[in-house]
Amino acid sequence: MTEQLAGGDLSRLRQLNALAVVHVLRGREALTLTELSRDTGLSRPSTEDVVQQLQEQGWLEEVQPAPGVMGRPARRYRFRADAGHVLGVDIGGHTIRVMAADLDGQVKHTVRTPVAITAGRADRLGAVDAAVGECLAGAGLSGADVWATTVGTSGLVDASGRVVLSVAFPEWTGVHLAQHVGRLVGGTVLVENDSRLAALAETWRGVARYAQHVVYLLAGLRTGTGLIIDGRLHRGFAQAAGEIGALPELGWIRAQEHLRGWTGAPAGTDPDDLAGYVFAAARDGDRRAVAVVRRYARDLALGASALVLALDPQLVVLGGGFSRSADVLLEPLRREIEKRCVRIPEIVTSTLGDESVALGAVKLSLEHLQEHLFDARTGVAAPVRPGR
Amino acid sequence: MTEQLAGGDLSRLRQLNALAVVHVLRGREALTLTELSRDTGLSRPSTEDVVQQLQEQGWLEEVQPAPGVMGRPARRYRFRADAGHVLGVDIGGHTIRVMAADLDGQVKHTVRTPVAITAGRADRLGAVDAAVGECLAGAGLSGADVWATTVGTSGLVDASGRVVLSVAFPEWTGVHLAQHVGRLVGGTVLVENDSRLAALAETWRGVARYAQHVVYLLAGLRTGTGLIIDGRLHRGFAQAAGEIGALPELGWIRAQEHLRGWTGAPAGTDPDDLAGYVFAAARDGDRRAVAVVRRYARDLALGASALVLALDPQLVVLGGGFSRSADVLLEPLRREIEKRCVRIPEIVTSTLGDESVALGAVKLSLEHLQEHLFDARTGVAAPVRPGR
DNA sequence: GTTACTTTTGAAGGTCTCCATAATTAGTAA
DNA sequence: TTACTAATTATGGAGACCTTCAAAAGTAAC
Repeated sequence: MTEQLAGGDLSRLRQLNALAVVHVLRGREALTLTELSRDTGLSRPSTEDVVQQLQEQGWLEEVQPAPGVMGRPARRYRFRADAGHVLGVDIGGHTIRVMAADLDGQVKHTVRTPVAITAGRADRLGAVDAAVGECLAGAGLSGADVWATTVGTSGLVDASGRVVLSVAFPEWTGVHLAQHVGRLVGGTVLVENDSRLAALAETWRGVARYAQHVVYLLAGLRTGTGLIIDGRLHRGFAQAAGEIGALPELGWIRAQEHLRGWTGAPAGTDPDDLAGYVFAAARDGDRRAVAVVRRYARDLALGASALVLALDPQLVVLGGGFSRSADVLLEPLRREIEKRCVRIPEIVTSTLGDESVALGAVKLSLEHLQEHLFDARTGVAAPVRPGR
Repeated sequence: MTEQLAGGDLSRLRQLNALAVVHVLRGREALTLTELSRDTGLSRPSTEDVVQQLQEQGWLEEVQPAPGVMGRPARRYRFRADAGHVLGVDIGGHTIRVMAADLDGQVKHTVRTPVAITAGRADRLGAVDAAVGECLAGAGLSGADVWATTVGTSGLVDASGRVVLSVAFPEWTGVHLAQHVGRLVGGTVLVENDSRLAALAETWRGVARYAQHVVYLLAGLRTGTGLIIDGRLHRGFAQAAGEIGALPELGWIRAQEHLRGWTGAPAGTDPDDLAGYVFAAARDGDRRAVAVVRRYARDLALGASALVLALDPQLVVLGGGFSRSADVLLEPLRREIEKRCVRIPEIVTSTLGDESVALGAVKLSLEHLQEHLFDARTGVAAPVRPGR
């Protein structure tokens, strides 16, 4: 059933038209009233009315008229993307990354802080606090200027923003991230699984930009997924969607072991770093390494095929740390998926690299604002930080 | 990104308010203007205006005022659900079923025609024609009174309404069902996979009524799925979603064989009827039969677990022919799913029986009309059969 | 049977938002 | 300085909504 509009009085019409103007103007250069009138379908006088109101509210700003044109110079207006800001936080194993962006999604400042993989709960949270503070300062913002924040972390997260289960970092289980980060910034704080955020980033600014149905594979020391269905992030009923790796028959549990068994690396190499040596050897044509990669790809493809068969996505995106070795990994993966699936989706490599989680966090923050600030039900209010 | 409203002039406001009135009135008893005014949030005079317009258009009808109340008797209006009708067609292996329903989804007439499992393409299509004709006649309708029709069939169907691939009936592949049925009725003809329609029916009038995420299992001579995600039927990019049975590792291919191997049935029993004997024997406590059912449940649970882990539904619905034996099948299935999944959804049995596909077809027809007739973008026009 | 009470109906007046059209203004180009 | 161009400003009108109040049509009480 489609979401039903509530109807309403005349002020509602103004709301809708204001929304139309904002929608046309967002993410674009400044426009004249005539252009706005054309793009919104409103008459010129009405457009002027709406624009004036939005300007008084603080959403729009007049900019210098464009010189050198025939006729009377037209006033131009732009959306004040800097009326509010959002934060995206990526809490990874080795790195904490914080991005500040304006309402158009323009990233204003990025902070990248290394953190020991062995760091405990308190140290890691302390590093997050420091990185957030540094990013705010770098962007010239205070915590009160932030309208929404999303935190990405590995593991299962509940709706309240608490880490319910973290396999990679047992000490992480139970951390109430929303509450913790909420001490530092205003507005809502969302917490989301990192694979999902990476998937979201790919649909926003990555290779999946025009796809409505996407399976994102996080291939790295952990294997994870993010599912985009109907253009929206799919979380499931209890935020547990995408955990297909838990099924032993689908190979993701043993996939790593193929790489771990590699003996061609210098003695004393951290098991976590072995993968790089395997991919490098395969790239150089080492037949044993190629075979190992093939076995890894086969197991990765098992789970991926299950997702592809279940969801029939337009696109499969290979991301995560191993996607840097897509030159040797993508082809075997593609072949194995093609063997098993009824309809073969495109299979491509992520281009966003290790910024994808933070970018996805920014995007999720923006989507949250979009729903609460520029929604057809509520219309647009004056630009102030929305409540929690 | 939320679908953006276009804004517009005052007539648009009237559209929205008319829509609000229709929305309040649909599927309910007749209401007075005062009640409508309260439920829509409109003022009394405006409500009266809107109602009068809708009445002139033919959407609303005045009914006798309710007697015996204090004060001046209020006029009452009801939605004219009989302004248009939809059809739901289920083309099964043994049975063709056609339902005619009004705009409220009230089923007006049902026709059930047996057809030989061996019937060829022409015979089967002929039986469909006859059943549709009979159903129309029984409901007192002509083909021109039908505003939308949905046809359910096994196999993969493309967007134009052609059967792309039918494993169960090879002769069925290539049939252009939308075109064929379109000769008999007006309005749009949709064609959809039967498992998906059964799933839709469960969310409409079955056990999944209040769930947004549902995995429907069609367990019978074939094994299939229908996925409801975010309250909507999930088809995938190329209508190929839910084909998880194609992955050998997930057991659905071999699941049937456990039942086929049963030797406790009378000699000469059709292999297709064996299942009933197995379930009956298990019900009577036959230990070999119980073991066979357990093995079948285990393989069914493999594919089901993959779907549950991938999507994290609120609910798993067991439907299809074997759901009649849920008393012996459901518990083993539940146990096997619980072994494998991170979060366990409710697992329940379908209650709609063999009407589910036709009911789902009716529902899909209604949803199609909902989008085209009562949409926030288009508003409500006078009640006439929409074009193709 | 009349009167009082209750609730709906119908009408009037006002406000808001939109539109179309015409007159005015501020630039560029000759 | 004059012509041209295109945006701005002003005016009048229509549609849809609201609030308020008197009239109408019933039931309940006497």
